[in-house]
Amino acid sequence: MSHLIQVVVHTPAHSQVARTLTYRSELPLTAGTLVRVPLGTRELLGVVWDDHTDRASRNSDQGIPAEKLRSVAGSLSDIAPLTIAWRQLITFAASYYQRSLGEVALAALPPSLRDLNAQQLARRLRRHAKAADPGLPNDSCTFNQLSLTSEQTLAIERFQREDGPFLLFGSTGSGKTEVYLRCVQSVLSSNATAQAIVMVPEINLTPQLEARFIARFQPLFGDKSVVSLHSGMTPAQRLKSWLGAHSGAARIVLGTRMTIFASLPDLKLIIVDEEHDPSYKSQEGARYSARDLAVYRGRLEGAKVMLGSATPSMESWHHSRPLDEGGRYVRLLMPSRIGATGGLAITGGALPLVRRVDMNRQLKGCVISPPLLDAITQRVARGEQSLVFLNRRGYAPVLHCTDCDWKSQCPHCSAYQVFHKIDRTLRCHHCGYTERVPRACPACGNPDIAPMGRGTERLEEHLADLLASVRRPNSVSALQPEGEPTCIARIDADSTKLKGELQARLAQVHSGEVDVLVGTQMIAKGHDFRRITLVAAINPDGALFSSDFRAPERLFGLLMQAAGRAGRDGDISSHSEMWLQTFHPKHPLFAALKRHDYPGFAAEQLIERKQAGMPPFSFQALVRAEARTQAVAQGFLTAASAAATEMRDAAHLTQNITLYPAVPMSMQRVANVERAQMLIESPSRTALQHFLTAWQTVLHSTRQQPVGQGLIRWAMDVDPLAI
DNA sequence: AGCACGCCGACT
DNA sequence: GTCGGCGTGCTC
Repeated sequence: MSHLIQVVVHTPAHSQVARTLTYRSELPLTAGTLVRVPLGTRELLGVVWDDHTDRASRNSDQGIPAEKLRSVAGSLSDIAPLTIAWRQLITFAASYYQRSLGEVALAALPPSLRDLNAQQLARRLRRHAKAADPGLPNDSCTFNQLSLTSEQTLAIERFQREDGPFLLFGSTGSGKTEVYLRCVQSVLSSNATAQAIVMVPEINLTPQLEARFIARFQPLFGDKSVVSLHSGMTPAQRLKSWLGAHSGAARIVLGTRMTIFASLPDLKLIIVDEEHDPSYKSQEGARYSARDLAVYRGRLEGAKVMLGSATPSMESWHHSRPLDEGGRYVRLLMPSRIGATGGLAITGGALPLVRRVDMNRQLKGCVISPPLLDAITQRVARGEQSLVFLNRRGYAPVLHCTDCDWKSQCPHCSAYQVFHKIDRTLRCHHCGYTERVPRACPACGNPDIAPMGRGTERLEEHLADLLASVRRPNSVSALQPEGEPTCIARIDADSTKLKGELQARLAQVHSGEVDVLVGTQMIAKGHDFRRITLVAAINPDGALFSSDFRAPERLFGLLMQAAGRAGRDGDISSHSEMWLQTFHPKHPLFAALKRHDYPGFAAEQLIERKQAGMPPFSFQALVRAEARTQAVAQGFLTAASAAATEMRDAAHLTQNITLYPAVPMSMQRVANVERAQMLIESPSRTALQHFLTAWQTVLHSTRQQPVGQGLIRWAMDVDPLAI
């Protein structure tokens, strides 16, 4: 007598094997059990799924006679079955983001479980079990709890009193991390098995967060109590952390967006730091939003959820409007910067003064305006640090022939190749195609080809030029009568490619060795710089008139975050400045920034969004198609769009749904592939969901038809961030 | 998604 | 004469 069980495996969202597959098993396996099953010639990891065979309509083994079903090859009985809550989270995510169950479920498990064969895995698990003696709290170490500001105290009290979800709206430097620590502490102390997830947007930010959580919680809960999960870890480390979380040994799981899918048997709190950050939205595979899933998972498992930001997403800000206006989140306010010196927590650290330089009044082609240069020079002379931003890496975005107008167009993409002077290359930042810089114009032979525009490399060079004669005060070790030359460093994706290079550069800044730091937005995020008193955005105008309706929101967040890098120590915050070089000094975005007025900015944005019927007042999905030619990509989308009206129950399903025409993507061609997209919009999230689910079938069948010939791939993006 | 099977070009 | 390109087709 054998049992029939339902199993999900890593199979794509269509074909005949998208749903659960039926296997035979000698033993009755409970849902959530990890199993190895044969599929074709392979043996795959699968998860036993809930049995819906009593619902005849969902029977996935229809048509396959029972004697032809294959048997499970074995179960991973050392690992406890995944909980019903975890399976529900996966089920929801798969259906909401229009992917197969198996794809989402298997992507959520550590890769070693999938890739290792039975013996290798057994060995790993044994080793882990041996090491899994309960790490004892070493209460010898006592930490001195910093005193809290009244704002922090109020936020924590409200967190303890209410259910949430919470939006912690706190300025940079208002002490959000301390609030997270206390909230975690309060939830974990009142329940001996309770667990918490703490998410950050980027891998780079996990080490410093991890250090703070370890310092605070290992003494309380033992040395196995804090684990991390992110894609930078080795498969073995990830397995170890995952098992720690899954077994309940780890009380706190820190990590990037993937952490939202970790298995935690007693999850009681989820914290999403910098919740507005676009990194929480996955951009490949199942395009999920870890922040949105956090809110869903919290409700599902009865865990509290706290989103934190100084510049929340319009979505979260809107959801946290007052209750009587329909708000669903509890807004916790921490507007003041901590002016702490010597560990004394008082509010009153000043936010930097924002200064706008009207570039219309500067000389044409001017890069660093004289007043800004003067301000930087003064800082160097005083031994203070400056941070200069430019969102463009490389030396110059284009190389240009002054004679015949040739430009360094990438042969494979609709983009220019960027000039990198350091290694004399032209590089396409979209497909990676790299060439040596030509000696003369490839089109007309003119030797006079010139860089156009500027990137961080050129800015670094330019600043070195401008500051060549400026001296910084002597350090103790090197005595020179006139002071030392200015030290300029650059941090961007190019200068930090090698492992550990970023940490090394940051250490250089922290030690005070660097006077001026040039970089892209990667230096705006999270890193605590103590002695910086000037932050300058060289050319922030690009996003003001962008076709992307979220561009202003992103720019405001970025500049606010950048401004927050300045003067984090109370004693220097009083003369910290944020400089903006702009051709639109009167723009309301900059005016709001000058007032440090996020609520004012958000209110304006939300009015515009409401009038235009854009998120959060409508819901969107995007279908992207790729093909050798634009005509094929668009043709596929257009045909699928037309076929939507022929669906069963189409009249009902397309009610409240707007299908926009297929258009080329803004980055139309990448690596010789033409890309097109189509926007679907609805004022109702449910209506959009129902439509997408039904339409999915249409898209698949359209691909099988003549119009689908030549299509390379297509993908659905629900709640897309960029359009 | 993998991985097989299957039919046409440049290498030992 | 083989190795290998990636075009269909199948997997409980």
